[in-house]
Amino acid sequence: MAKQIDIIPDEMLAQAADCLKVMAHPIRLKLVNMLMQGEFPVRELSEMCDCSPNQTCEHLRLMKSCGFLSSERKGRQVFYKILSPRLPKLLKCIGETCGKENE
Amino acid sequence: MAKQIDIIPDEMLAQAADCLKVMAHPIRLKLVNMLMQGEFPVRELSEMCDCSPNQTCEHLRLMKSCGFLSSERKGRQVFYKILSPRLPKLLKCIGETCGKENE
DNA sequence: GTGGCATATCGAGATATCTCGATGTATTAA
DNA sequence: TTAATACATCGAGATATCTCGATATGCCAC
Repeated sequence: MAKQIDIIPDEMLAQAADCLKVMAHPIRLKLVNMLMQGEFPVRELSEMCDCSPNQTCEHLRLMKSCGFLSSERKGRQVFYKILSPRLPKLLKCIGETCGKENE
Repeated sequence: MAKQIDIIPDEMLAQAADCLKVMAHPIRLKLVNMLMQGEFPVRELSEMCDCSPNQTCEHLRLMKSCGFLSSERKGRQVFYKILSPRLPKLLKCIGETCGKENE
C-alpha cells in the first residue's frame, strides 16, 4: 500500500475507455448479462434482448473482436459465451453502483 | 441470496449504459482519477490532463450535468469535486479489471 | 445437387460525439 | 470603469456509432 488512492497511468485509462465504450450500450450489457447465465445461440439471445438477429450478431461480433466473448458453432447454430473475466466484474460493479444512488 | 447470478432489469441497464457512455473517454476518466486526490480548479485539471481549458470545462460540465461532479466558485476559480460515489467505485473496478487480463 | 434455416456481413442514411476557435460571463485588481 | 484572469458556452466541420434492409455464407435435410 504505497498510497491511499491510485493514479492510474494514461495508457491504462485509454484502454479502459475503449473497454467502457464497447460496453456503453444497453443491448450489449443485456447480452452479457444473459451470457452470465450460460451459453446461448444467436437466435435465443436475439429474442431475449428483443433485438433483430443481424443487430444481435453485430453486437456479439464487436464484443468478440475485443476478446470479451468467444463463439463455437454447433450444427447450424453458433453459441456465444463470455471469455473475458472483466465482463462479470463490470456487470457486478454496475449492479452495485449504477442501480440506485444509495451510498 | 435468491439466485447465483443476477438478471439486471432493462431500465437499470439503460441507466448503466448512459453512465458508461459518459465515462467512456480517457480524459474524463483521468479527470475523475485526479479528483479522487481532492478538489481542483479547472486550470489545474486542464494542465494535469494536458487538455485545453475549454475542452476540460466541457468534460467537467458533462459529468456535472449527470450528477457525477459538483462545483464551487472560490474567487475567480471554480473548484470541482466528486459528488457521486459511483465514480470511485467505477475507477476502482477499472483498476482491478481493465489493467491486465490477469484472472 | 436444391431449399431452407441460422448466422454473418455490407452499405447507406440518420444520429450522436469530438474538437477547436470564437465569443460570452464572472470576478478581481487597479 | 477598465483591464486581466478564469471559466463557460456556442457553432461548425470532422469523425464515429447506430440502425436497418439487402445480401452473403455455412450447415443440415431432402
